[in-house]
Order: sequence, then structure tokens, then C-alpha cells
Amino acid sequence: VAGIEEVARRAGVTVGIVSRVLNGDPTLRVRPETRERIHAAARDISYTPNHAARALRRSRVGAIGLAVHDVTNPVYAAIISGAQRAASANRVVLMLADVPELADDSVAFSRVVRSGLIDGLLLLPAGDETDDRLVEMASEVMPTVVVNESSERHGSATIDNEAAMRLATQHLLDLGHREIALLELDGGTVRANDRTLGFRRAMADAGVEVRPEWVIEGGHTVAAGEAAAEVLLAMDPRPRAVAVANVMAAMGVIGAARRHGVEVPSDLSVIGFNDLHFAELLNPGLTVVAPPLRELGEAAVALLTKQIDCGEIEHVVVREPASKVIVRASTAPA
Amino acid sequence: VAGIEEVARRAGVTVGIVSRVLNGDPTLRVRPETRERIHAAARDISYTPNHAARALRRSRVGAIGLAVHDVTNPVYAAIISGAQRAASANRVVLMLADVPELADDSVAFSRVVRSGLIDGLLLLPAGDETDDRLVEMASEVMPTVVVNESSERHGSATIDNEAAMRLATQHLLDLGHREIALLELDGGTVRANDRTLGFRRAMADAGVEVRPEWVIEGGHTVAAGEAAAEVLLAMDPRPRAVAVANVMAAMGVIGAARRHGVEVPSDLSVIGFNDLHFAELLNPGLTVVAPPLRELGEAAVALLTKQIDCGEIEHVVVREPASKVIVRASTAPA
DNA sequence: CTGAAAGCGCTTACAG
DNA sequence: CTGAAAGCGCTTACAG
Repeated sequence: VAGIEEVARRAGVTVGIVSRVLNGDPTLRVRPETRERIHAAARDISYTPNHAARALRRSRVGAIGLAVHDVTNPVYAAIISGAQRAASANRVVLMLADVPELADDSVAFSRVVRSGLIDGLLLLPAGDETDDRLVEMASEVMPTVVVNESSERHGSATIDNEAAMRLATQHLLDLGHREIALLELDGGTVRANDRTLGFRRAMADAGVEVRPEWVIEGGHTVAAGEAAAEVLLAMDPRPRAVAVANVMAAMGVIGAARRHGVEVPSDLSVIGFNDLHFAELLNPGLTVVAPPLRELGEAAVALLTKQIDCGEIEHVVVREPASKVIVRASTAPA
Repeated sequence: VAGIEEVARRAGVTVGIVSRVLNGDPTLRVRPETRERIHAAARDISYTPNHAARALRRSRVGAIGLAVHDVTNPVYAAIISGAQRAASANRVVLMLADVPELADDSVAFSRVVRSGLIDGLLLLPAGDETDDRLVEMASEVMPTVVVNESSERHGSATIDNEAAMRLATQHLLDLGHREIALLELDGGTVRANDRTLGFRRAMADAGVEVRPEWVIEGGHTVAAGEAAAEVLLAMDPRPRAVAVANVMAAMGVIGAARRHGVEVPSDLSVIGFNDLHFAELLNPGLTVVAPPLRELGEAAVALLTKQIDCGEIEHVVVREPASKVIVRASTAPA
């Protein structure tokens, strides 16, 4: 792997000139001919600047980290893929990291965050205290932005959770439902509150009463959703529709309903929050409200890049494209 | 972020000594007292060696790349998570990359592969020509190992596809099935052949005839599996069980069966290849043969690390733990 | 036992 | 218009 020295030798100039030509230094005046020779030489040997050397000199690496709780969680897929796309477009490399590992293993934290391996960190919190610890630790050392959750003191990129949940609820209302339950998101996060708020607003706007006992915590796992659904299905009277603030929990609801002999959607309509690439393949296919998660991932990268460049902490709410309801088979008219 | 200079200043020694003490240079003799002062100083300021400086000096980065076609493909989840775990254990950073991007965008390829950003590359081929191109390009520049597919000329880590498929087929045979079809994997890869071979071996060993028209290509997507199932279900006579060499295709089979009014499992037993975290949640829950994919990811990292260290190309087949059939609701006695 | 110095491959003021 | 040189933060032969 030949270096800049070799390019300089071939072009008959010094390495300084090569560097400035290849980096497009505007203050540099060279004859077009020299410039051409340099480009040709670089092309000939497929010259690629050494990453480490450049990073060391510039004290800027061209890489950002994305810390998630579980790479394999399908809910993160769209965000990760949006972030990856934006990173590529910005000529920045994206590195996946593990939140629990980073938070609990100080060697791992040092290696990834303190060593200058990355210029900034994107953090996708799940809602437990590990997240808070990590974001505090990281933000002391480098630009950090929280993704999918609001944050006062740190940069943050979110979707409009309230609007999305209002939309989901509206879908049930539009189908003629009035006996609607809510399975709230757990974790006490801002997004959990916003989703509950969206539900209540939609219900209030439609003049439909919210029965307090029909608003319970549904968690963010299949098991938690199942457990919550058990409670709901044992009630009398029982709701005829349920808005679930998390898609995993919504899957759990369908499973519990099946076991209870409750038909979805004829006995119970279910709508989840966030789309999944396999939502269509469930039985029944799961109706969801799909917020712009891919765009959220993209926006988060843009925000972090900006924060790395300018140092200013900003907050962004991604509203484009608007969330939309993807109607599948788990919801039906009342 | 303080550097080695600061540690040296605090400990009252030169940076050379600090470096050698902290890196555990065995040829170095220092008084325990000095050693202790150095460690204390490093601890005090939470000294972390600068990644770029160290990489530049050592010409060894401590990072490896993992190129996949689609980060969000749930089939890769277990492999990725195994690789991530092994990377952490080896104090190596894992970077996710996109196969098509790397193969088709020479700037991206240079930035990731030729710049010394990573020490080696893991490649998870999907079976198209992009993979071949990328593995050729990459292996010329750095240690490269192919994951989940055999390769003569490059390092490779695979599972025992034949044994796994034999197991899947055996499960159907054990249930008393004789009219068994096979949906082959597409792509003409070694693993595709091995899976087909496993099916044929199991059938031969059981003395059950394989009907040629019941062996067709099922692809590796839901849509392809559906299409293949349509063909199968239109046949007369029609198979009562089907072994599918890919799990996405198996999901497609279930969908197609449902639309045709063919009950799974009472009219048709279906077993897929590879587990999915949501296989349980499908309806019916999908029976699969689950090879040790997480261990495959781990082994791949180990192999690449070794290849980076010693330069020798090796091949490994991961057989521990053995593949196992996870019985769910999509298979039933004949 | 410890220090001084070269050098990894770049970028960028500073001279000419 | 172009060259020579310093320096980013480390590691490691080489001297003392």
C-alpha cells in the first residue's frame, strides 16, 4: 500500500504539494500541468491516504459510533440503516457499539470513546439507567447525541411521538371504535409520556371517554405485552380495541389474544407503534403506525456531524415524512 | 484528553518508559516504585492511548470490518452478534459495512479497506456476484475471511450445512412423513449444494424416494418461497411435508399455504433452515433447524484475528454446538 | 536501569 | 508558485 511519498516521487514534486493538491487547498496555485501529473500518479497507484496518519494530524477521525442495546433488535433496524446511509453520504464511517458494554466495561469505554477512535457518539437509549450513565460519561468527552428520545442537556433527535400516537388512535376511532384501551410504553421516558399524551389527545378530540383501568403499562417486549394483554382480556367490560405504544408488546397482545380465544381483529383490534419488516408476515398481519425511523437515523447523523463541526447542541424533531398508519389485518371496524 | 506526555510529567519519567511500562515490555527493568508511580499517574488522568497514533506507529489498528448485504436482515442477526461478542473479547473493534457499497463505490472501498482503517475483513456473502468481486478486491489488500460459505482461496468459516439439513429432513421422517419436498437455496453456492445434499442423504438413508419434481428452487426471500410454494401446491400428487433450505422462504411457504387453504401443519408440515428471533411469533410458529450461527460469528472473528497475526489462510467448520431442530407448530405427524 | 531520538504517514504554517 | 520542516501522539531500537 503505497503512500504519499510514492505519489510525490512519481509526480516529481514534494509530498506537501501532493497533499494540498489532493485535498483541494484553495490557497494553492499550481500549474494545471503539475496538478494533472499529481492526480495521474495518485490514480496510477490507487493512492489512499492513511487513515491513522490523517486522523492523527487532523485530530479528526471521520468515524462516528452508534451505541445500541441490541444490534439484533428489529425495532432498531430502520434507524440503524438510516444512520448508515447518512454516514456513507457524509463520507463518515459508522461503528456499532453495545450500550451495556460501553457503560459497564471501562476498558471498552476507553478504547472506543476516549481513544479518539470516533469523533462523536450516537446513543439509542432503551430507557434504563445504563443509558443515562453512558450518555453522561460520553458527553463529557465528545459530542454526543441521543436518538429517539428527547434530552435537555444533550443533542437529541426524535420523532413526533405524540402525533404518531394520535394517528394510531385516530385509526381506531375512524373504524368506529369507542372502547379503546392503551398499553403504555414503560421506562418513564419522554417518548413514553408523549405517546400516552397522543392517545389521550386523540380520544379527547373525538369526545371519547378514556377508562382509567384500560390504560396500563405494556412494556417493550413480547412477554410484557402478553402479560399486559392477559390483564386487559380478563376485565369486564373488556375493550374492543387496543393501541399499543410498542410493536413488540403489540405482538405479545396478539399472542395472548389467540390463547384466550379472542379473535383479532373481530373481537379485538390491535395497532402497534413502529413498523417491522416482518409485521406483514404475522398472523394476522399487524397494523401499525410507522414513524419516519430511517429519516430519524439520517437526521441523527446530520445533527452529530454538525455538533462535531460547530460544537453547538441542538434538538431536532423529524416530522418528514409524516408518520403513517399501515393498515394490515389486525384492525377492523367496530 | 491528556496524552502520554502528561503521564510522564506526573510520574517524573520520560514518555518512552511510560509506554513500555504500560504496554508491559518484558525486556524492561524498572524499580517497582517507578512502575507504581507511572500506573498511578495514568490512573489519575484516566490516560487512554490515542488510537490513531498507536495505529500509525504499530501499523496495526485493532479493528476489523464485517461486510453484510443488509444489516437489518434478521438472518444475519445471530452471526453479527456472535462476531461482536468475540471482537469485544479480543479487544478489537467491529465495524459494519455494506457489501454493495464496498463493491460498487470505489471511494467507499478505498476509505474502508485501503486506508488502513481496519486490519482485516469479514465478508458474509449472500450469493451474488457482488460478493465475489468484493472478496477478490479485499483479499488483495488485507486478510479476508468469508463467513457462512466455503471458499478455496480465502479463509472461510462455515457451519456443517449438510448435517444440519440432514437433521431437518430427519425430523420430517421421524414424524412419519414420506411425501417430502425440498425447496432448495438459490445462488449456486456451496452451502446451497450442501443443504440439498443433506436432504438427499437423509432421504436415501431412510430408504425414501425423492420425487424429482418435488425438488425445486425456493430462493432466500419470502416472495421467492411463496412463489415456489405455489408451484408445489398446484401439483398432483402434492407433498405432505417440505424442507426449506432458507427460513425466509419457509415463511413464504406458510403464507402461500394459508392463501391456498392448505392447513399448516395438518395438511403440510414445514421446516425452515436457521432460527429467527420471531419464529415463535409466526402463526403457526415455525419449526426450524438451528445451526450454531452465533458460534460461527465468533469463530470467524477468531479465524480472521489469527490470519492477521500469522498470515495463514485456514478453513473452519463450526460443529459445536451441533445444529438442533427447534420444534414449533409448523410440523406435525403425517 | 533510564533517556534521547527516530520515525509511523500525513497536513500545514512558514519560508523562499 | 513550490520546498523544507515541524509536529500530531505514540512505540521501540539504540545509547548511555
